[in-house]
Amino acid sequence: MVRVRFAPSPTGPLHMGGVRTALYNYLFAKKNKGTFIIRIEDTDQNRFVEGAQEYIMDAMKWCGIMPTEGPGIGGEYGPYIQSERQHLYKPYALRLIKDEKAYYAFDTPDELEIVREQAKTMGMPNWQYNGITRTNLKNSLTLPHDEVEKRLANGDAYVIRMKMPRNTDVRFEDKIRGWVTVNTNNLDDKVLFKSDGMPTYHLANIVDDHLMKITHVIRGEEWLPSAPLHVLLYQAFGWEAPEFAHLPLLLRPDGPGKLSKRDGDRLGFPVFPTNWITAEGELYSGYREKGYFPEAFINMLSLLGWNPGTPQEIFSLDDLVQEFSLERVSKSGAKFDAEKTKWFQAQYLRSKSNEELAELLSQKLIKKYDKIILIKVCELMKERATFIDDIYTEGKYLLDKPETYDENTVAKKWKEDSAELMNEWKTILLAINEFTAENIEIKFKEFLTEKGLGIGAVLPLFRLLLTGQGIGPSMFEIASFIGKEESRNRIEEGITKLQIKH
RNA sequence: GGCCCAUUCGUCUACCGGUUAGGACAUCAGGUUUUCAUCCUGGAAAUAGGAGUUCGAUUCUCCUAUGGGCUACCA
Repeated sequence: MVRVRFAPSPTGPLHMGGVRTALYNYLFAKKNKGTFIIRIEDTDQNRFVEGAQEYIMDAMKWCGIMPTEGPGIGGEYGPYIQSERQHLYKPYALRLIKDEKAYYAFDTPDELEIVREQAKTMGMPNWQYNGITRTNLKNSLTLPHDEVEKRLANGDAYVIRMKMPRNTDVRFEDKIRGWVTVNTNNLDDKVLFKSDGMPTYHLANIVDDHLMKITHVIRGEEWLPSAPLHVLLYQAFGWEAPEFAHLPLLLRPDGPGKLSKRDGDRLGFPVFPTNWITAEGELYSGYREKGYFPEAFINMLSLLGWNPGTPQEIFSLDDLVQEFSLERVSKSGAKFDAEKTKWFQAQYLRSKSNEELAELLSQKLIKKYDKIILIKVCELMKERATFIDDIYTEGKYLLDKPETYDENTVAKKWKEDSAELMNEWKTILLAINEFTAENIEIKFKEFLTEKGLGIGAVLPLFRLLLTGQGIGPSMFEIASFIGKEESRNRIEEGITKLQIKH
Protein backbone atom coordinates (compact mmCIF):
# COMPACT_ATOMS: atom_id res chain seq x y z
CA MET A 1 0.00 0.00 0.00
CA VAL A 2 1.60 3.22 -1.18
CA ARG A 3 1.51 6.10 1.27
CA VAL A 4 3.16 9.40 0.39
CA ARG A 5 3.21 12.73 2.11
CA PHE A 6 3.67 16.35 1.23
CA ALA A 7 5.33 18.03 4.19
CA PRO A 8 5.50 21.81 3.87
CA SER A 9 6.45 24.08 6.71
CA PRO A 10 4.12 27.00 7.30
CA THR A 11 6.76 29.67 6.89
CA GLY A 12 4.95 31.45 4.08
CA PRO A 13 2.96 30.78 0.96
CA LEU A 14 3.62 27.70 -1.09
CA HIS A 15 5.38 28.61 -4.31
CA MET A 16 5.11 26.74 -7.60
CA GLY A 17 8.04 24.49 -6.78
CA GLY A 18 6.20 23.35 -3.69
CA VAL A 19 3.00 22.89 -5.65
CA ARG A 20 4.85 20.70 -8.11
CA THR A 21 6.22 18.58 -5.28
CA ALA A 22 2.69 18.22 -3.94
CA LEU A 23 1.42 17.42 -7.43
CA TYR A 24 3.96 14.67 -8.03
CA ASN A 25 3.15 13.17 -4.65
CA TYR A 26 -0.54 13.32 -5.49
CA LEU A 27 -0.02 11.76 -8.92
CA PHE A 28 2.19 9.00 -7.56
CA ALA A 29 -0.33 8.17 -4.85
CA LYS A 30 -3.32 8.09 -7.20
CA LYS A 31 -1.44 6.19 -9.87
CA ASN A 32 -0.63 3.49 -7.33
CA LYS A 33 -4.01 3.55 -5.64
CA GLY A 34 -2.29 4.80 -2.55
CA THR A 35 -2.84 7.54 -0.02
CA PHE A 36 -1.73 11.13 -0.26
CA ILE A 37 -1.09 12.80 3.08
CA ILE A 38 -0.27 16.34 4.06
CA ARG A 39 1.72 16.95 7.19
CA ILE A 40 2.55 20.39 8.48
CA GLU A 41 6.16 20.62 9.65
CA ASP A 42 6.11 23.52 12.06
CA THR A 43 8.93 22.56 14.39
CA ASP A 44 10.55 25.95 13.95
CA GLN A 45 8.44 28.21 16.07
CA ASN A 46 10.39 31.31 15.07
CA ARG A 47 9.55 31.02 11.43
CA PHE A 48 5.86 30.35 11.80
CA VAL A 49 3.80 32.64 9.60
CA GLU A 50 0.17 33.33 10.36
CA GLY A 51 -2.15 32.09 7.64
CA ALA A 52 0.45 30.05 5.81
CA GLN A 53 -1.15 26.72 6.60
CA GLU A 54 -4.54 27.94 5.43
CA TYR A 55 -2.91 29.27 2.29
CA ILE A 56 -1.32 25.90 1.55
CA MET A 57 -4.58 24.02 1.95
CA ASP A 58 -6.49 26.56 -0.10
CA ALA A 59 -3.92 26.49 -2.90
CA MET A 60 -3.97 22.71 -3.07
CA LYS A 61 -7.72 22.75 -3.17
CA TRP A 62 -7.67 25.21 -6.07
CA CYS A 63 -5.24 22.95 -7.90
CA GLY A 64 -7.48 19.97 -7.33
CA ILE A 65 -4.84 17.94 -5.54
CA MET A 66 -6.29 17.61 -2.08
CA PRO A 67 -4.78 15.00 0.23
CA THR A 68 -6.96 12.38 1.87
CA GLU A 69 -5.22 12.58 5.24
CA GLY A 70 -4.17 15.74 6.98
CA PRO A 71 -5.15 18.51 9.38
CA GLY A 72 -8.83 19.27 9.09
CA ILE A 73 -9.27 16.25 6.84
CA GLY A 74 -8.77 13.39 9.26
CA GLY A 75 -7.01 10.05 9.08
CA GLU A 76 -5.81 7.32 11.40
CA TYR A 77 -2.31 8.65 11.90
CA GLY A 78 -2.97 12.13 13.23
CA PRO A 79 -2.41 14.66 14.42
CA TYR A 80 -0.86 15.85 11.18
CA ILE A 81 0.68 19.00 12.57
CA GLN A 82 4.04 18.40 14.17
CA SER A 83 3.65 20.95 16.92
CA GLU A 84 0.64 18.92 18.05
CA ARG A 85 2.79 15.82 18.16
CA GLN A 86 5.54 17.48 20.13
CA HIS A 87 5.37 15.13 23.11
CA LEU A 88 6.11 12.06 21.06
CA TYR A 89 9.50 12.93 19.66
CA LYS A 90 11.62 13.15 22.78
CA PRO A 91 11.32 9.48 23.76
CA TYR A 92 12.77 8.59 20.37
CA ALA A 93 15.71 10.94 20.88
CA LEU A 94 16.27 9.44 24.33
CA ARG A 95 16.17 5.97 22.87
CA LEU A 96 18.98 6.94 20.53
CA ILE A 97 21.03 8.21 23.48
CA LYS A 98 20.44 4.99 25.33
CA ASP A 99 21.65 3.04 22.31
CA GLU A 100 24.67 5.35 22.07
CA LYS A 101 23.59 6.63 18.66
CA ALA A 102 23.13 10.13 20.01
CA TYR A 103 24.27 12.27 22.92
CA TYR A 104 23.53 15.39 24.96
CA ALA A 105 25.38 18.55 24.02
CA PHE A 106 25.49 21.58 26.31
CA ASP A 107 27.33 24.05 24.13
CA THR A 108 25.37 27.25 23.68
CA PRO A 109 24.80 28.74 20.24
CA ASP A 110 27.08 31.63 21.23
CA GLU A 111 29.89 29.29 22.20
CA LEU A 112 29.61 27.43 18.94
CA GLU A 113 29.56 30.67 17.04
CA ILE A 114 32.89 31.61 18.63
CA VAL A 115 34.38 28.24 17.73
CA ARG A 116 33.22 28.69 14.14
CA GLU A 117 34.71 32.16 13.95
CA GLN A 118 38.02 30.93 15.30
CA ALA A 119 38.08 28.10 12.78
CA LYS A 120 37.38 30.54 10.00
CA THR A 121 40.26 32.83 10.93
CA MET A 122 42.46 29.75 10.96
CA GLY A 123 41.49 29.06 7.35
CA MET A 124 38.76 26.51 7.98
CA PRO A 125 35.55 28.00 6.60
CA ASN A 126 33.54 24.90 7.20
CA TRP A 127 33.72 23.99 10.86
CA GLN A 128 31.52 21.10 11.89
CA TYR A 129 30.37 19.58 15.13
CA ASN A 130 31.51 16.06 14.33
CA GLY A 131 33.36 12.97 15.50
CA ILE A 132 36.60 14.90 15.83
CA THR A 133 35.57 18.27 17.17
CA ARG A 134 33.06 16.86 19.64
CA THR A 135 35.92 15.59 21.81
CA ASN A 136 36.76 19.19 22.72
CA LEU A 137 33.23 20.34 23.34
CA LYS A 138 30.78 20.13 26.18
CA ASN A 139 28.69 17.02 25.75
CA SER A 140 27.79 13.76 27.39
CA LEU A 141 30.62 12.06 25.55
CA THR A 142 33.33 14.27 27.04
CA LEU A 143 31.87 15.45 30.35
CA PRO A 144 32.03 13.20 33.43
CA HIS A 145 28.88 11.19 33.88
CA ASP A 146 27.89 12.85 37.14
CA GLU A 147 28.30 16.30 35.67
CA VAL A 148 26.00 15.39 32.82
CA GLU A 149 23.48 14.13 35.36
CA LYS A 150 23.88 17.31 37.37
CA ARG A 151 23.37 19.54 34.38
CA LEU A 152 20.28 17.62 33.34
CA ALA A 153 18.86 17.68 36.85
CA ASN A 154 19.70 21.36 36.99
CA GLY A 155 17.64 22.05 33.94
CA ASP A 156 20.59 23.33 31.92
CA ALA A 157 19.85 23.91 28.27
CA TYR A 158 20.92 21.09 26.00
CA VAL A 159 20.40 19.67 22.57
CA ILE A 160 20.54 16.06 21.47
CA ARG A 161 22.94 15.38 18.65
CA MET A 162 23.37 12.47 16.30
CA LYS A 163 26.56 10.56 17.02
CA MET A 164 27.71 10.31 13.45
CA PRO A 165 29.90 7.26 12.88
CA ARG A 166 33.35 7.85 11.39
CA ASN A 167 34.41 6.88 7.90
CA THR A 168 31.39 4.90 6.83
CA ASP A 169 29.92 4.96 3.35
CA VAL A 170 26.19 5.50 3.36
CA ARG A 171 24.51 4.26 0.20
CA PHE A 172 20.92 4.56 -0.86
CA GLU A 173 19.07 4.26 -4.13
CA ASP A 174 17.18 7.32 -5.22
CA LYS A 175 14.27 6.50 -7.54
CA ILE A 176 15.26 9.36 -9.81
CA ARG A 177 19.01 9.61 -9.45
CA GLY A 178 20.11 6.06 -8.86
CA TRP A 179 22.71 5.17 -6.25
CA VAL A 180 24.03 7.99 -4.12
CA THR A 181 26.99 7.45 -1.84
CA VAL A 182 28.26 9.74 0.90
CA ASN A 183 31.00 9.14 3.42
CA THR A 184 30.03 9.97 6.99
CA ASN A 185 33.26 11.92 7.43
CA ASN A 186 31.54 14.64 5.45
CA LEU A 187 28.51 14.62 7.70
CA ASP A 188 28.24 16.41 11.01
CA ASP A 189 26.60 15.56 14.33
CA LYS A 190 23.26 17.06 13.42
CA VAL A 191 21.04 18.37 16.15
CA LEU A 192 18.04 16.08 16.46
CA PHE A 193 16.34 17.67 19.40
CA LYS A 194 16.49 21.37 20.13
CA SER A 195 16.90 23.14 23.44
CA ASP A 196 13.41 24.60 23.08
CA GLY A 197 11.91 21.14 23.42
CA MET A 198 11.17 20.72 19.75
CA PRO A 199 12.69 18.13 17.44
CA THR A 200 14.52 19.33 14.36
CA TYR A 201 13.20 18.55 10.92
CA HIS A 202 15.43 15.50 10.67
CA LEU A 203 14.14 13.72 13.75
CA ALA A 204 10.51 14.70 13.37
CA ASN A 205 10.53 13.78 9.72
CA ILE A 206 11.89 10.28 10.28
CA VAL A 207 9.71 9.56 13.28
CA ASP A 208 6.56 10.78 11.56
CA ASP A 209 7.28 9.07 8.26
CA HIS A 210 7.73 5.86 10.19
CA LEU A 211 4.69 6.30 12.37
CA MET A 212 2.55 7.33 9.42
CA LYS A 213 3.79 4.33 7.43
CA ILE A 214 5.12 6.41 4.58
CA THR A 215 6.41 4.21 1.77
CA HIS A 216 7.88 6.82 -0.58
CA VAL A 217 9.49 10.13 0.24
CA ILE A 218 9.12 12.41 -2.78
CA ARG A 219 10.66 15.81 -2.06
CA GLY A 220 12.84 18.53 -3.54
CA GLU A 221 16.49 18.10 -4.38
CA GLU A 222 17.48 20.47 -1.60
CA TRP A 223 16.98 17.49 0.71
CA LEU A 224 19.41 15.25 -1.09
CA PRO A 225 22.40 16.21 1.09
CA SER A 226 20.57 15.26 4.26
CA ALA A 227 19.16 12.01 2.90
CA PRO A 228 22.20 10.03 4.15
CA LEU A 229 21.51 11.31 7.66
CA HIS A 230 17.94 10.16 7.32
CA VAL A 231 19.04 6.74 6.12
CA LEU A 232 21.34 6.50 9.13
CA LEU A 233 18.51 7.46 11.43
CA TYR A 234 16.29 4.72 10.06
CA GLN A 235 19.14 2.30 10.68
CA ALA A 236 19.69 3.64 14.17
CA PHE A 237 16.04 3.05 15.03
CA GLY A 238 16.07 -0.31 13.29
CA TRP A 239 13.29 0.78 10.95
CA GLU A 240 12.90 0.06 7.31
CA ALA A 241 13.56 3.20 5.31
CA PRO A 242 11.07 4.36 2.69
CA GLU A 243 12.05 4.78 -0.94
CA PHE A 244 13.48 8.18 -1.79
CA ALA A 245 12.89 10.31 -4.85
CA HIS A 246 14.52 13.74 -5.00
CA LEU A 247 12.90 16.05 -7.49
CA PRO A 248 14.93 18.49 -9.62
CA LEU A 249 14.61 22.11 -8.63
CA LEU A 250 12.70 24.83 -10.40
CA LEU A 251 15.14 27.49 -11.57
CA ARG A 252 14.78 31.16 -12.33
CA PRO A 253 13.81 31.89 -15.95
CA ASP A 254 16.48 34.56 -16.28
CA GLY A 255 19.73 34.38 -14.37
CA PRO A 256 21.11 31.65 -12.15
CA GLY A 257 19.62 30.27 -8.98
CA LYS A 258 16.49 28.57 -7.88
CA LEU A 259 13.14 30.19 -8.18
CA SER A 260 12.44 32.45 -5.26
CA LYS A 261 9.37 34.31 -4.19
CA ARG A 262 10.59 37.69 -5.37
CA ASP A 263 11.34 36.57 -8.92
CA GLY A 264 7.74 36.48 -10.00
CA ASP A 265 6.48 39.98 -9.80
CA ARG A 266 9.91 41.28 -10.75
CA LEU A 267 9.80 39.34 -14.04
CA GLY A 268 6.10 39.75 -14.65
CA PHE A 269 4.64 36.36 -13.82
CA PRO A 270 3.37 34.78 -10.62
CA VAL A 271 5.40 32.26 -8.66
CA PHE A 272 2.51 31.48 -6.36
CA PRO A 273 -0.65 29.54 -7.11
CA THR A 274 -2.85 32.15 -5.46
CA ASN A 275 -2.41 35.67 -4.14
CA TRP A 276 -0.51 36.12 -0.92
CA ILE A 277 -0.56 39.29 1.10
CA THR A 278 2.11 39.62 3.77
CA ALA A 279 1.47 40.97 7.24
CA GLU A 280 3.02 44.22 5.96
CA GLY A 281 0.43 44.37 3.22
CA GLU A 282 2.79 43.44 0.40
CA LEU A 283 1.14 41.51 -2.41
CA TYR A 284 2.63 38.52 -4.19
CA SER A 285 0.41 37.71 -7.12
CA GLY A 286 -0.96 34.27 -7.87
CA TYR A 287 -1.98 32.33 -10.94
CA ARG A 288 -5.58 32.09 -9.82
CA GLU A 289 -6.02 35.85 -9.56
CA LYS A 290 -4.15 36.47 -12.82
CA GLY A 291 -6.88 34.47 -14.52
CA TYR A 292 -5.20 31.14 -15.12
CA PHE A 293 -7.28 27.99 -14.95
CA PRO A 294 -5.99 25.48 -12.42
CA GLU A 295 -5.96 22.84 -15.17
CA ALA A 296 -3.57 24.97 -17.22
CA PHE A 297 -1.38 25.72 -14.23
CA ILE A 298 -1.18 22.07 -13.22
CA ASN A 299 -0.60 20.91 -16.79
CA MET A 300 2.30 23.34 -17.17
CA LEU A 301 3.75 22.33 -13.82
CA SER A 302 3.45 18.62 -14.52
CA LEU A 303 5.73 18.95 -17.55
CA LEU A 304 8.40 20.86 -15.66
CA GLY A 305 10.63 17.95 -14.77
CA TRP A 306 8.49 15.12 -16.05
CA ASN A 307 7.43 13.93 -19.49
CA PRO A 308 5.26 11.06 -20.70
CA GLY A 309 7.69 9.93 -23.40
CA THR A 310 5.08 10.74 -26.05
CA PRO A 311 4.40 14.01 -27.89
CA GLN A 312 1.24 14.60 -25.90
CA GLU A 313 1.31 17.86 -23.97
CA ILE A 314 -2.26 18.49 -22.94
CA PHE A 315 -3.12 16.45 -19.88
CA SER A 316 -6.07 16.54 -17.55
CA LEU A 317 -5.35 15.63 -13.97
CA ASP A 318 -6.82 12.18 -14.62
CA ASP A 319 -4.57 11.75 -17.67
CA LEU A 320 -1.60 12.66 -15.52
CA VAL A 321 -2.57 10.11 -12.91
CA GLN A 322 -2.66 7.49 -15.66
CA GLU A 323 0.65 8.44 -17.21
CA PHE A 324 2.80 9.54 -14.29
CA SER A 325 5.84 7.62 -13.17
CA LEU A 326 8.87 8.59 -11.10
CA GLU A 327 11.09 6.87 -13.66
CA ARG A 328 10.25 9.58 -16.16
CA VAL A 329 11.11 12.46 -13.86
CA SER A 330 14.25 14.18 -15.11
CA LYS A 331 17.35 14.75 -13.06
CA SER A 332 18.27 18.31 -13.95
CA GLY A 333 16.72 21.55 -12.81
CA ALA A 334 14.14 23.21 -15.03
CA LYS A 335 13.90 26.88 -15.86
CA PHE A 336 10.34 27.90 -15.80
CA ASP A 337 8.92 29.51 -18.97
CA ALA A 338 6.11 32.01 -18.49
CA GLU A 339 5.29 32.08 -22.23
CA LYS A 340 4.53 28.41 -22.34
CA THR A 341 2.27 28.78 -19.34
CA LYS A 342 0.24 31.31 -21.31
CA TRP A 343 0.06 28.90 -24.21
CA PHE A 344 -1.39 26.22 -21.95
CA GLN A 345 -3.89 28.71 -20.61
CA ALA A 346 -4.98 29.67 -24.14
CA GLN A 347 -5.38 26.00 -25.05
CA TYR A 348 -7.62 25.37 -22.06
CA LEU A 349 -9.64 28.49 -22.71
CA ARG A 350 -10.39 27.29 -26.24
CA SER A 351 -11.25 23.82 -25.12
CA LYS A 352 -14.06 25.12 -22.92
CA SER A 353 -17.58 25.42 -24.29
CA ASN A 354 -19.05 28.84 -24.99
CA GLU A 355 -21.64 28.21 -22.30
CA GLU A 356 -18.96 27.46 -19.73
CA LEU A 357 -16.94 30.52 -20.68
CA ALA A 358 -20.05 32.71 -20.62
CA GLU A 359 -20.76 31.55 -17.10
CA LEU A 360 -17.22 32.39 -15.99
CA LEU A 361 -17.34 35.72 -17.78
CA SER A 362 -20.67 36.56 -16.22
CA GLN A 363 -19.21 36.07 -12.75
CA LYS A 364 -16.48 38.57 -13.51
CA LEU A 365 -18.64 41.33 -14.91
CA ILE A 366 -20.17 43.95 -12.68
CA LYS A 367 -22.83 44.92 -15.18
CA LYS A 368 -25.12 41.99 -15.96
CA TYR A 369 -25.80 40.84 -19.48
CA ASP A 370 -28.09 38.23 -20.90
CA LYS A 371 -26.51 34.77 -20.90
CA ILE A 372 -27.40 34.18 -24.55
CA ILE A 373 -25.51 37.33 -25.47
CA LEU A 374 -22.47 36.37 -23.44
CA ILE A 375 -22.37 32.94 -25.05
CA LYS A 376 -22.20 34.56 -28.46
CA VAL A 377 -19.52 36.99 -27.28
CA CYS A 378 -17.43 34.06 -26.09
CA GLU A 379 -17.91 32.28 -29.38
CA LEU A 380 -16.67 35.31 -31.29
CA MET A 381 -13.77 36.11 -28.98
CA LYS A 382 -12.36 32.92 -27.51
CA GLU A 383 -9.98 32.14 -30.38
CA ARG A 384 -8.20 35.41 -29.77
CA ALA A 385 -8.17 35.39 -25.97
CA THR A 386 -5.87 33.88 -23.39
CA PHE A 387 -7.81 34.78 -20.26
CA ILE A 388 -11.50 35.18 -19.56
CA ASP A 389 -10.84 38.87 -19.01
CA ASP A 390 -9.52 39.22 -22.56
CA ILE A 391 -12.91 38.24 -23.91
CA TYR A 392 -14.37 41.31 -22.33
CA THR A 393 -11.50 43.78 -22.59
CA GLU A 394 -10.91 42.97 -26.25
CA GLY A 395 -14.52 42.54 -27.19
CA LYS A 396 -16.48 44.92 -25.01
CA TYR A 397 -17.82 46.66 -28.13
CA LEU A 398 -19.93 43.55 -28.61
CA LEU A 399 -21.78 44.53 -25.46
CA ASP A 400 -21.65 48.32 -25.45
CA LYS A 401 -21.07 50.97 -28.08
CA PRO A 402 -17.52 52.22 -28.44
CA GLU A 403 -16.47 55.20 -26.35
CA THR A 404 -13.37 55.99 -28.33
CA TYR A 405 -12.05 55.36 -31.82
CA ASP A 406 -8.62 53.90 -32.41
CA GLU A 407 -6.36 56.82 -33.36
CA ASN A 408 -4.17 54.89 -35.78
CA THR A 409 -7.04 53.47 -37.73
CA VAL A 410 -8.80 56.82 -37.90
CA ALA A 411 -5.64 58.50 -39.16
CA LYS A 412 -5.01 55.83 -41.73
CA LYS A 413 -8.50 55.04 -42.98
CA TRP A 414 -10.93 57.88 -42.32
CA LYS A 415 -10.86 60.15 -45.38
CA GLU A 416 -12.78 63.19 -46.60
CA ASP A 417 -15.41 61.12 -48.36
CA SER A 418 -15.70 58.42 -45.72
CA ALA A 419 -18.80 59.86 -44.09
CA GLU A 420 -20.67 59.96 -47.36
CA LEU A 421 -19.54 56.44 -48.23
CA MET A 422 -20.70 55.09 -44.89
CA ASN A 423 -24.02 56.87 -45.15
CA GLU A 424 -24.64 55.18 -48.46
CA TRP A 425 -23.69 51.83 -46.93
CA LYS A 426 -25.95 52.49 -43.99
CA THR A 427 -28.94 52.87 -46.26
CA ILE A 428 -28.23 49.52 -47.90
CA LEU A 429 -27.54 47.89 -44.57
CA LEU A 430 -30.79 49.05 -43.02
CA ALA A 431 -32.73 47.72 -46.00
CA ILE A 432 -31.66 44.16 -45.21
CA ASN A 433 -34.59 42.22 -43.84
CA GLU A 434 -32.97 39.17 -42.40
CA PHE A 435 -29.99 40.67 -40.61
CA THR A 436 -27.68 37.67 -40.81
CA ALA A 437 -23.93 37.71 -41.32
CA GLU A 438 -24.40 36.00 -44.69
CA ASN A 439 -26.91 38.56 -45.96
CA ILE A 440 -24.83 41.48 -44.76
CA GLU A 441 -21.82 40.06 -46.51
CA ILE A 442 -23.71 39.61 -49.78
CA LYS A 443 -24.99 43.17 -49.71
CA PHE A 444 -21.59 44.48 -48.75
CA LYS A 445 -19.93 42.75 -51.70
CA GLU A 446 -22.58 44.16 -54.03
CA PHE A 447 -21.93 47.59 -52.62
CA LEU A 448 -18.21 47.23 -53.31
CA THR A 449 -18.83 46.21 -56.90
CA GLU A 450 -21.21 49.07 -57.42
CA LYS A 451 -18.71 51.58 -56.03
CA GLY A 452 -15.75 49.95 -57.71
CA LEU A 453 -13.89 49.84 -54.38
CA GLY A 454 -11.76 47.20 -52.72
CA ILE A 455 -12.77 45.58 -49.48
CA GLY A 456 -9.79 47.07 -47.65
CA ALA A 457 -10.97 50.58 -48.46
CA VAL A 458 -14.43 50.17 -47.00
CA LEU A 459 -14.63 47.46 -44.38
CA PRO A 460 -12.18 49.08 -41.94
CA LEU A 461 -14.42 52.17 -41.92
CA PHE A 462 -17.42 50.03 -41.10
CA ARG A 463 -15.43 48.31 -38.34
CA LEU A 464 -14.30 51.63 -36.97
CA LEU A 465 -17.84 52.95 -36.69
CA LEU A 466 -19.26 49.81 -35.10
CA THR A 467 -16.38 48.82 -32.81
CA GLY A 468 -14.01 51.75 -32.56
CA GLN A 469 -11.23 49.33 -33.46
CA GLY A 470 -9.06 48.56 -36.42
CA ILE A 471 -8.89 44.87 -35.66
CA GLY A 472 -11.23 42.12 -34.55
CA PRO A 473 -13.38 39.20 -35.66
CA SER A 474 -15.57 39.04 -38.76
CA MET A 475 -17.38 42.35 -39.29
CA PHE A 476 -20.44 40.66 -40.71
CA GLU A 477 -20.73 38.51 -37.62
CA ILE A 478 -20.33 41.55 -35.42
CA ALA A 479 -22.94 43.60 -37.25
CA SER A 480 -25.42 40.75 -37.26
CA PHE A 481 -24.78 40.16 -33.58
CA ILE A 482 -25.34 43.71 -32.38
CA GLY A 483 -28.37 44.01 -34.68
CA LYS A 484 -29.76 46.46 -37.15
CA GLU A 485 -30.88 49.16 -34.76
CA GLU A 486 -27.65 49.21 -32.82
CA SER A 487 -25.67 49.20 -36.07
CA ARG A 488 -27.62 52.22 -37.27
CA ASN A 489 -27.05 54.08 -34.04
CA ARG A 490 -23.35 53.34 -33.97
CA ILE A 491 -22.87 54.33 -37.60
CA GLU A 492 -24.67 57.63 -37.11
CA GLU A 493 -22.96 58.45 -33.85
CA GLY A 494 -19.59 57.41 -35.21
CA ILE A 495 -19.88 59.51 -38.31
CA THR A 496 -20.81 62.54 -36.24
CA LYS A 497 -17.90 62.10 -33.87
CA LEU A 498 -15.34 61.34 -36.55
CA GLN A 499 -16.41 64.24 -38.75
CA ILE A 500 -15.88 66.63 -35.85
CA LYS A 501 -12.43 65.25 -35.36
CA HIS A 502 -11.57 65.50 -38.99
C1' G B 1 36.40 26.36 0.52
C1' G B 2 34.10 21.16 1.46
C1' C B 3 30.31 17.54 0.10
C1' C B 4 26.43 16.03 -3.20
C1' C B 5 23.63 16.44 -7.78
C1' A B 6 23.31 17.82 -12.73
C1' U B 7 24.81 19.29 -18.20
C1' U B 8 20.82 17.79 -25.83
C1' C B 9 18.13 23.90 -29.97
C1' G B 10 16.83 30.56 -26.37
C1' U B 11 13.26 27.42 -22.97
C1' C B 12 10.78 22.48 -21.60
C1' U B 13 12.28 17.93 -23.40
C1' A B 14 12.66 12.76 -26.66
C1' C B 15 16.63 9.17 -27.64
C1' C B 16 17.88 4.20 -22.58
C1' G B 17 25.40 2.06 -28.35
C1' G B 18 23.97 2.44 -34.79
C1' U B 19 18.53 8.35 -36.02
C1' U B 20 19.35 13.25 -41.79
C1' A B 21 19.43 13.94 -33.18
C1' G B 22 12.53 14.15 -32.94
C1' G B 23 8.54 17.21 -30.64
C1' A B 24 6.49 21.58 -28.01
C1' C B 25 6.86 26.96 -26.62
C1' A B 26 9.23 31.18 -28.38
C1' U B 27 11.32 33.09 -33.01
C1' C B 28 11.59 33.96 -38.52
C1' A B 29 9.34 33.38 -43.56
C1' G B 30 5.10 32.16 -46.63
C1' G B 31 -0.24 31.09 -47.06
C1' U B 32 -5.33 32.09 -45.16
C1' U B 33 -7.88 36.79 -43.04
C1' U B 34 -10.61 43.65 -44.49
C1' U B 35 -7.48 43.60 -40.10
C1' C B 36 -5.59 41.31 -35.60
C1' A B 37 -5.82 36.57 -33.48
C1' U B 38 -6.53 31.57 -34.81
C1' C B 39 -5.21 28.02 -38.38
C1' C B 40 -1.91 25.74 -42.27
C1' U B 41 3.09 25.18 -44.58
C1' G B 42 8.12 25.84 -44.18
C1' G B 43 13.00 27.75 -42.04
C1' A B 44 16.80 28.73 -38.54
C1' A B 45 18.23 26.62 -33.96
C1' A B 46 21.35 21.75 -29.60
C1' U B 47 24.45 16.77 -27.83
C1' A B 48 29.77 22.00 -22.72
C1' G B 49 35.25 20.54 -23.69
C1' G B 50 38.92 16.66 -23.55
C1' A B 51 40.49 11.70 -22.92
C1' G B 52 39.19 6.73 -22.93
C1' U B 53 35.84 1.80 -23.62
C1' U B 54 33.77 0.07 -28.37
C1' C B 55 33.55 -1.89 -35.08
C1' G B 56 30.52 2.36 -33.64
C1' A B 57 29.19 6.97 -28.76
C1' U B 58 24.17 12.10 -27.27
C1' U B 59 23.92 7.36 -24.75
C1' C B 60 29.09 3.86 -20.75
C1' U B 61 33.84 5.48 -17.69
C1' C B 62 37.30 9.30 -16.13
C1' C B 63 39.10 14.39 -16.07
C1' U B 64 38.04 19.56 -16.79
C1' A B 65 34.55 23.44 -17.21
C1' U B 66 29.88 25.31 -16.10
C1' G B 67 25.26 25.36 -13.43
C1' G B 68 22.62 24.06 -9.06
C1' G B 69 21.82 22.38 -4.03
C1' C B 70 23.57 21.70 0.90
C1' U B 71 27.11 23.25 4.42
C1' A B 72 22.12 26.47 11.41
C1' C B 73 19.44 24.54 18.04
C1' C B 74 15.60 26.58 9.26
C1' A B 75 12.78 23.53 6.90
